[in-house]
Amino acid sequence: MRDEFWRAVMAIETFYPFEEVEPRWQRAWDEQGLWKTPAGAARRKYYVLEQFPYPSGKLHMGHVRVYTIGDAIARLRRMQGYDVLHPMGWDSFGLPAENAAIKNDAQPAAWTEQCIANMREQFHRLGISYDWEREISTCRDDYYRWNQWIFIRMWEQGLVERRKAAVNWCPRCATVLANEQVINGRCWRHEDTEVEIRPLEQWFLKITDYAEELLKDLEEKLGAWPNLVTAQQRNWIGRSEGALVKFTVKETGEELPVFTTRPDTLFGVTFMSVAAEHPRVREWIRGRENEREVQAFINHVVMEGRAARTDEAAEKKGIALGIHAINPVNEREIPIYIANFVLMEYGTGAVMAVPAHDQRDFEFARKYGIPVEVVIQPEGKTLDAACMEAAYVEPGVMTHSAQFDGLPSEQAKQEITEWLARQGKGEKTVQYRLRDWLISRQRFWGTPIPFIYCEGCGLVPVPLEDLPVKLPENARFGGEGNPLATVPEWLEVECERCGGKGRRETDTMDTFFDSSWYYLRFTDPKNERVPFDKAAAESWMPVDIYVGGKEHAILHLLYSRFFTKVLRDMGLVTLDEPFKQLLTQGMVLNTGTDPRTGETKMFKMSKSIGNVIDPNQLIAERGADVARLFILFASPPEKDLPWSEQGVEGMSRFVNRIWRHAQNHGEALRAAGGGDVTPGEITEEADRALLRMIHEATRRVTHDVGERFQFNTAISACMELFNAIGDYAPRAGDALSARLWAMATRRLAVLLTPFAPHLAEELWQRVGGEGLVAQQAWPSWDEAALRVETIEIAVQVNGKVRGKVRVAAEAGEEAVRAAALADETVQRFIDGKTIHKFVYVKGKLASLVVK
RNA sequence: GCCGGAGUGGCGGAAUUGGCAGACGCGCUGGACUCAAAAUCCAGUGAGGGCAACCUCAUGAGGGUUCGAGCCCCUCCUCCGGCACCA
Repeated sequence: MRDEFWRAVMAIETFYPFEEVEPRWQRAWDEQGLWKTPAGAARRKYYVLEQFPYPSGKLHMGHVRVYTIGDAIARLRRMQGYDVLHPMGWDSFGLPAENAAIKNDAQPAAWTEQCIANMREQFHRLGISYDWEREISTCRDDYYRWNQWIFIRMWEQGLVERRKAAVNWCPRCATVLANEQVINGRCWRHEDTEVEIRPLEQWFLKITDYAEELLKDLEEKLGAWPNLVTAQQRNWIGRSEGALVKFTVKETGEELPVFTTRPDTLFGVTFMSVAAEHPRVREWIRGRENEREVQAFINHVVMEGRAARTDEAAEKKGIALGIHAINPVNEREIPIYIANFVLMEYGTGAVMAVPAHDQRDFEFARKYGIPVEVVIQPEGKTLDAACMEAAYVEPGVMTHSAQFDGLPSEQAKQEITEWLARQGKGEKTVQYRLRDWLISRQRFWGTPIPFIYCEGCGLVPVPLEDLPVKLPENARFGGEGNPLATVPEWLEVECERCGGKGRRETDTMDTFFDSSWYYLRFTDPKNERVPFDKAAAESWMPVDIYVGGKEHAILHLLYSRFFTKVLRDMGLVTLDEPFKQLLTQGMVLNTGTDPRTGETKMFKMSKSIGNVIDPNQLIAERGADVARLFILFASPPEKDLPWSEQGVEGMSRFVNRIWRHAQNHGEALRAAGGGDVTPGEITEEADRALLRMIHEATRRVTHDVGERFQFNTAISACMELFNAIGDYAPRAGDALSARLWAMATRRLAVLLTPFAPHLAEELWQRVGGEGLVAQQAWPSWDEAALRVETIEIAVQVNGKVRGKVRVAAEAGEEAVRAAALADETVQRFIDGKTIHKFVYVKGKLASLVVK
């Protein structure tokens, strides 16, 4: 009993009671409405946004990392006097809710709302400063009605197309996927599931209309984005310049255009290859003796599937069709083949083949005994087609190319293209790899596509004033097909136009549609008239800093850029790019053992490896501030974060030490009174050093967080300040000394606020700070306090540091030189030598060159 | 193959962008307190040499520019991420 009592006393004294402290300050912030978005328009604005989560019901460490980063920035900016918009919401449509509904025989809406409530509570426990009055959730009809509104407006602008195409189908998701959602031929959500290609009629958004601008603005407007992301987008858009060349099919006389980036090799074309899916093939082989054989080959290629066909080392296979194309530059007849590597989706689905100067064509030609003809010679060498072992793909000098002989090939590209254009046999064109965004999904839990199939008038958009088309609340899950089709009273409607019988579209939108404009909705989240008010959007946009994972480098970030441009062209906003600066944080890793390979090392936290740390447990055991501090301190935000139990432990120690300082000295510090010490008041060297540390830490935290987003070094600066406070011995009876000590402690509280907001409040209060530390103005630093009277200068002799001299801070070059030459160690190295050169870098070092 | 990163102590990482490499933290070693342990506090901690003042080596490898290079240039190696038969 007695032991327990003392243990309890010890615990109170020694350990920071975060369980009591943290909720108390969270309540204080809430009660005072500290995170409400200011309405004023005159001051500087700052929009901090973190990618909103799918509400799985549970935060994981990756979430904690992004949201802590965003919160640190938001808190700093508020204290710096910005009007800060820092909202949060839920990307709440999507498959997990639907799967849960199937499993539990429930409705996805209720399940989702429960998850949201859980997660909101966890955000709260972390002390993240969101304005919850602006919360949005994409699965609520006050949000998704605007998806439908935007979709119909896009339709009116000709940006929506319903068309039949060979599309990606994930059998596990039981829905089609966008191109961007297929990774190496597999579903982005199901690594082990190969995507099938199915010819289906689907809804597309014409993102390709914006390909050029999306590419151009990467260079011109997104300088503050990581290279990694802009490079990936550039790659994905895949612009290539070339020429469209009109070949003719000899047997039918029809025109057969090809796209090539190498018009300079046009005289070396020895065959043509077309895609197995090429629409003309069936016609060409009809009735020919090889019809069956070719058809069998086509079936074989198509059956192989996209993944196998586009695999790196897949064998090049083809079959001659027995018909011919005529080369427009020299009227030569060349055989047409089907080749398995030719894709129907790129270019025209037909390729002019130049084996001498294209590696694929080379391999293909060698395999099928097709001639190889050199038309470009490398500088100073002569290629012999008969003994070539690989295609020559570099530039060179034109040969066997009629009037173009002798030209450099780069120049010939131009001239041949121009010649073709004059002859009406071709033109300059640009091709993109980017394809239109397939946006329809055969799923229930998404935004219904607001269209009606009328027996009389065909496809009819739902009138804007009839929106939203709400999801029914009584769909049956678990059966075949889309649950939307199980609700007849929802499905069957009267056509607005003719009053005839109509049926609703049962496809819903890709959830990436929802997240493509949510950042705009946050600027005006409750608007019932339009998606967002233009003035509201303009007052907050662009997002000043967007924090999120790089896994969305292409998907979400490309779609959002596209939407911004579309909404701009509709006149809803005047803005070219939504996200001014992008901060892509790394993954959270922990040691674990791969159950498959038996390998033990750092892995991304995952259930299958069993190395997950649960944030709830961490917060319960150590408190939110320790979690926040450790995450920010362990590595810079864009790098992966290796979890370390000992690192967390160390951070707990830091927090406890601060707490003990407040406990042990709180009374003395409060008694010392407020009022900052100015450099002019200082007489003691120790005081000057502490004051310098105060200002130095202020400068570093301001710079590291505010400009570099390097939280690890900012926290280091706080630790150094605290170490200095600990080393400082206030002189008994010396008021200035006491005041300085108190100032240092209060400053520490202020500087810690962005990272450890609860601890900072507690410290602030205990050392007699007034009001809430979260509401303090961010301090500036005084250059005068940073100044020192004497400085140590390193003296180099022939590039090596040989001595150190102490000189007055303002000492001129001559004085430093004299001091340097007088140094004993330096003298040893210059003795008997002549000084050739003397360099003085002010305040840093002196360098002597001797011989 | 192409594009983008990164290689610094036993570990995570610093280095104000060409100026004293290793801040801060973890770990480790020694000491204080304790009957003891934990916690806490103090000191030390890149490697090698020296009693010491000091010296030598050291930022993936090799060259270069410079009074001076972790940082700039060239060649190469390794690792991570993305794209990959795109005509």
